[in-house]
Amino acid sequence: MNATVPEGEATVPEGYDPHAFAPFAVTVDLAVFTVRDGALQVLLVERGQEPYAGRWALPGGFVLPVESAESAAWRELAEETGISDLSGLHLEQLRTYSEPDRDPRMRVVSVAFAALGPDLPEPRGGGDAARAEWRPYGSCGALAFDHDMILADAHDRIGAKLEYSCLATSFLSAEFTLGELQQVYETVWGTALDRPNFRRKVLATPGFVEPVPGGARLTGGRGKPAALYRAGDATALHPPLLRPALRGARPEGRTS
Amino acid sequence: MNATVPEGEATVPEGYDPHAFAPFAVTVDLAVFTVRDGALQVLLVERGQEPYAGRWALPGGFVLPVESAESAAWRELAEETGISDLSGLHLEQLRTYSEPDRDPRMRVVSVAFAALGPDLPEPRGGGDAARAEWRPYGSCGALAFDHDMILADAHDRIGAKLEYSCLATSFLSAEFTLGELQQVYETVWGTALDRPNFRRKVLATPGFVEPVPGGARLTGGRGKPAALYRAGDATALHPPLLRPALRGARPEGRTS
DNA sequence: TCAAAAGTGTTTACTCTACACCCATGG
DNA sequence: CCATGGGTGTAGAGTAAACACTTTTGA
Repeated sequence: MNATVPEGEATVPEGYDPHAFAPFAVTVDLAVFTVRDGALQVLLVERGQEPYAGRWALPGGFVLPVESAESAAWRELAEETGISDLSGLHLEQLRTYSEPDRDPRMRVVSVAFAALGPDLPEPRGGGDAARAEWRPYGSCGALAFDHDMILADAHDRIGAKLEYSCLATSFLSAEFTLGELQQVYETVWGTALDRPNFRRKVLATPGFVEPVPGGARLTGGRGKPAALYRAGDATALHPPLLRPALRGARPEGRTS
Repeated sequence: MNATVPEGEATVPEGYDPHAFAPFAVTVDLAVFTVRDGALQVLLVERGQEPYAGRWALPGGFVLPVESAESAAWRELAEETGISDLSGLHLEQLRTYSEPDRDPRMRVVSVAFAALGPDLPEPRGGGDAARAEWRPYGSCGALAFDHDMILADAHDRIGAKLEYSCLATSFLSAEFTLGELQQVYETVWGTALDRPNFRRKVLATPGFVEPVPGGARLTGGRGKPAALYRAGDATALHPPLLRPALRGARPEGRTS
């Protein structure tokens, strides 16, 4: 980084006083997804101040001087959702948005993250004046700043990662049925999958899921009780679980 | 982002004077790859100043107040390589590195990029005092700052993207043979591929490559003259071209 | 006894792999 | 005429899609 700045040029000078030449604020923005009521939902907050007062936005906040962007993301996530135990949650860096005019007030560079969690509770508002809510993905157009783009990028990334990683289990609680796992795929991708083939594929991938010992089953549903599984220790999916509709034409994500 | 900072908490205050609360410098770091002499090479610069004086580092520099990280990356790329025509070059954001202590002098957040180009000329040093050179990947351990990690992440990403994108043509000049394309895969992945099968796979993917009109062939080699191809208009590869060695066990990249 | 959801089996088509083989050129 | 790299053909294994079918529960 940094000290490779050409010395002979009139760029930013090398120095040790940050306030003299660092007109950047660094923030994190979070696209937090969950599956509730069979729909993909996103955590949004309502802005209480200008600019974009009254508009929905992604949760986020400033990176503090002593923490990394990752730490800031985890901290904000805890604050915004009000959940103390974030252990089952998946958080990953998406990309950084740095257009000079993305915030009308000042130069803000934002590191965006995508997060996934099992059916999370109603957010408690995080001490923030404005509301925080789960909103169905797709029903929340015209977000503040460039958050529409961030949210779309995050959705692209999640959908793509379901194909070749075991990420889907992050949407579910510790024990789940294969039907629930299939619903995650169908919800995120917006396509129907063949149940027998889905089942075979998942079970054929070592380490994707493992049966709960004792042959536990989920009772209470309308049909035959389903066997319960946990997430295995695998992280990647080989071969990948490709989206049926996309065979032959996958759209290129902005980030990846 | 940003304005979702909880008002009641003692975090960074909301305000309009950047210098009052933005102790961040933002830089870009570039992992520039090329294939020369049948080997994967990386552009490195030698640092002339402390810290890490005399050590090799990735090229990069400060993001200026009026430009995005992407613009800064393109600008630095032009400066460091000394090439005026960067049109055939591929540049993509990798991820952002923001550990508080990654630069001993001050708080520096760096947006890392991966770049690929056809056999590029010797760098001219870019007006920088220190040297700039192509170095074989793998023979350049112990870089300055966290650049070892950035370089490894970039290599992981490139290797993974070759599987499911048409990225490989970015390593080649406008017209190339299928043998050269195969060499790119073999060089980056470090594995041998079956020529007949590679050929079929590439030609079976619509838009990956298209023959140069007129049936042009590359003469001068030792064997049969090879047909010339150009990059097509496709951007994704379906189905993917999987690494032979990895079937069944793909390591998880840090970023993706 | 019917609907709904879980779970199994089977057929067919396709794709991938490995390897054998021919072609054109330079030395 | 032989080494070298380009290019084609093909048999068998493996994989995936489609769909018929059985099982077990709640209403």
